[in-house]
Amino acid sequence: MRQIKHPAIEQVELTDLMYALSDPTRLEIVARLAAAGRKMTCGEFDLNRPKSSMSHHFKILRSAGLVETLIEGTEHMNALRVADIEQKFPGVLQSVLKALDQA
Amino acid sequence: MRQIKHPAIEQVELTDLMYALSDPTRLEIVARLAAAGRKMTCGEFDLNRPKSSMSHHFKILRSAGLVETLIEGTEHMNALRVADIEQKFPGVLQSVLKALDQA
DNA sequence: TCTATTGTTCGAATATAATCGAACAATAGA
DNA sequence: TCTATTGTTCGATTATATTCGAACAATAGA
Repeated sequence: MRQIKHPAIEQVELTDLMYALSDPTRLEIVARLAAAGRKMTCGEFDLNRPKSSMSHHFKILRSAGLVETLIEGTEHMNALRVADIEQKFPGVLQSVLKALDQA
Repeated sequence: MRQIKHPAIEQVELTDLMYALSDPTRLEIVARLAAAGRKMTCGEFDLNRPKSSMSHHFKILRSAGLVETLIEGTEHMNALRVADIEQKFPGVLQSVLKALDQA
């Protein structure tokens, strides 16, 4: 079963993380993943964007180390790499999620 | 004495903040301001960039609510709006600064 | 093997950002 | 008033990002 490659958390730069989080669509994806607390397929987000656009944003989230995508059958299951990000950038993701919550 | 206008912290969006912090030059400016713990002139940073480029980055830092610029004579004194950002986005700037520290 | 489902990749168009020299503005001080 | 200092603004160039339709790839299930 083919799987997508992800960066090791050590090689993720802070600028990559900030950049990934600077787009409203991607922030929304991150917020929903966090709120759901489970793996979600790309299709589940329903953000009124064509799939090529969604795929683009997921690619950037993956390259920033924020999202891990596991292929299960024809579906791509996406999960936040909460522990990895927390280890590499303690507090950053948590506080961003908190800010998203009350927005 | 003319002064530069800054956004009220309430109207700063999280995406603005993330975007401002996604550029290496701007992160460096923020890191130095935090490390210095005092107001600094644009010229003090000495990042080997023309002043028009530096001015551009400061403009973005200001629009993100991160930096406050006070004009004193011919100098523009820049300070991090630590308290404002902390109030609006608790923990975000602190954790980013911590991540910058050990990088 | 054929088809439907789920995403990715490609390519092109549009939009946004970074960069930097040159001109400009405000002020301090001679 | 003249000059030096400090940044900003302007304008043009180059580089990156976003967007989306269309074509493609992998898999499940009939």
